[in-house]
Amino acid sequence: MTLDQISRFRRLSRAVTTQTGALDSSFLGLGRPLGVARVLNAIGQGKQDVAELRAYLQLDSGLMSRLLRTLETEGVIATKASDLDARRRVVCLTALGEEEFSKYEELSNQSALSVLSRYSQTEVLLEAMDLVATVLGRDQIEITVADPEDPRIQSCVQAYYDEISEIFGTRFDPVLGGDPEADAMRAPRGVFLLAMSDGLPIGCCALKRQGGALGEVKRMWVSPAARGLGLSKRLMTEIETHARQLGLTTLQLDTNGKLTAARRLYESSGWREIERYNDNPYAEHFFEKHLDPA
Amino acid sequence: MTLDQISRFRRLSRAVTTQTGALDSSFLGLGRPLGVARVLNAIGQGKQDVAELRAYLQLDSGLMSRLLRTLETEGVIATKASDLDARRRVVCLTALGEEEFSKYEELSNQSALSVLSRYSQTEVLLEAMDLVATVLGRDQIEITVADPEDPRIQSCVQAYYDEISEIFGTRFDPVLGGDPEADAMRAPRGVFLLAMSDGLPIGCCALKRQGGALGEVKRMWVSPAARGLGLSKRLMTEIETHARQLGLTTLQLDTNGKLTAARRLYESSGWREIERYNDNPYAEHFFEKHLDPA
DNA sequence: GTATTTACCTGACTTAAGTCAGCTTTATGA
DNA sequence: TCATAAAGCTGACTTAAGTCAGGTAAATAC
Repeated sequence: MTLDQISRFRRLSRAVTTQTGALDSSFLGLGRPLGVARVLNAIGQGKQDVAELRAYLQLDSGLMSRLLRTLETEGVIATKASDLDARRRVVCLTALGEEEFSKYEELSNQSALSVLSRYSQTEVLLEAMDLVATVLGRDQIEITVADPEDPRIQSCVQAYYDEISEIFGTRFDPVLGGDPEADAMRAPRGVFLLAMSDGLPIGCCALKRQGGALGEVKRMWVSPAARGLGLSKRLMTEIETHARQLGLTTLQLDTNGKLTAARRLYESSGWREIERYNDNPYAEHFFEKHLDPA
Repeated sequence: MTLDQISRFRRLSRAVTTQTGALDSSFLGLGRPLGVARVLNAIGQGKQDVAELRAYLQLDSGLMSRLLRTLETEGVIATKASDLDARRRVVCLTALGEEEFSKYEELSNQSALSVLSRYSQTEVLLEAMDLVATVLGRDQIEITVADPEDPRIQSCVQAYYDEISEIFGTRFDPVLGGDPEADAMRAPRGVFLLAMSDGLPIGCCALKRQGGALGEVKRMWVSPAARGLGLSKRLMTEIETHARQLGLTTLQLDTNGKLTAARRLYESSGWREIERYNDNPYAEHFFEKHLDPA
């Protein structure tokens, strides 16, 4: 390779600024200055609180106020005082505003499609984009508690099954693998953690109480796009915090010899290998960790 | 996957605009407004002609003039009338300008490094970035004639050898594969084409005269980052043009059964399979194409 | 040689964006 | 209860960016 790493990185910046610079200026096509358009779009994307908007767009309080006034007199947004704190204001789109917002959405979609459509290996490209976006947005990764039946959790779990099936060469059967029923992985019996990076589900991890002070960690999965960012470690740490809150003192988990990265993680974070404790045919290694009560 | 293709694409735009927006505003740290800084950087990157600068930065003639005046009074650039056309002006950095420019370079490198350094699978990330940048900059791909010993050609050829070695599971031996010596692939006996995308070598293709009006196509390679963009077809078309200019009427090439994409390309673009014409142990299929003289 | 075009420059202007001090209203803590 | 802080608004300002109509000098066309 004749280009060094930094040059390759900066090559991406150039490509995207050229491209998204065009995207930004396409926003001018609807007659609003960019600042006003940005505010309208942020509101359309669900930001409601004025303070939240200001932080997100990094705008001065006075400027923000004026931009909101512009949109208000145009009739695309409506503001009212917050119920909880009458000093704060909440903003929402009017019917007209929804309409205007959808025009911007359409523009963005068009420009995305125009790039995607002229490239034949779409999935390869999208996976590369997922990876780049996730690494760049690394600081925005959010871990939250979600319901086991949340579609975002489901998509992670499905990806987990697919991956295991691929590694083992046979269809992974979740029942054989000891799939805990959903109830076991939501409060009060357990918890299911979901990691999101700007709308994309990139990882999950579940905890179920086994009885008494014993818990089991299940469904630990991190998307290929998010590997190498220390996400599994973060998920593990959070799961342990939840375990302590549930009053658990011992955690167990099983894993396979082929998942070497996972095993290294467990070994380096206080888990020790123990005897087989279940009859999961996919598992070859069993680990245990004692938790200090909070 | 809960996100559709367009959302995944737009996720990248957001990530990079946030990131490179930060990059842009980091340029403000040196005290110059962004417009002036952009002009300085474009000059540092080798743009010399005022008209070229204006087209590249998409600036109005008057505004451009004023920005240049600002930089000139600051002492970082010098302008003079062009030797060929005294109406035109050429710009260059002064010693002070070089110094200032290198500060911006340093800033860009720092911000690139700060992202790269906190991610463990650097090569995977860079390959994803190569792909994304190449697809976005698809319209900027340039095919030029290069010397067989040009380091950019060498890096392509090395990648070609590595890939073939991987596919065949053994070390590919270029001598067994009938590597034509460099002289055979430069004028007047042949040609070596190089495809570049914003500084990154992404493909090559060589032509050597076999004697009389017979030529052979060798070293056709396209980087994984550029597959699916129709680059191999473009390379093939250009090689045929060069072949005609060299007075060749028949082209031959050999390929392996494992390179199915290559074979499909040949079959769909006027090549027909022929008998083995050499003793290259890596080759299993042989093709020929007759050219209509120009 | 003269008319036209081209490349760049200058001055006068508009708009967008951002800053800052001070204001009102509401919440909060001693 | 009263001082203080917080959230948002308004007015006055600055700077950056961009537009446009001329203007000059050089090149090119007729």
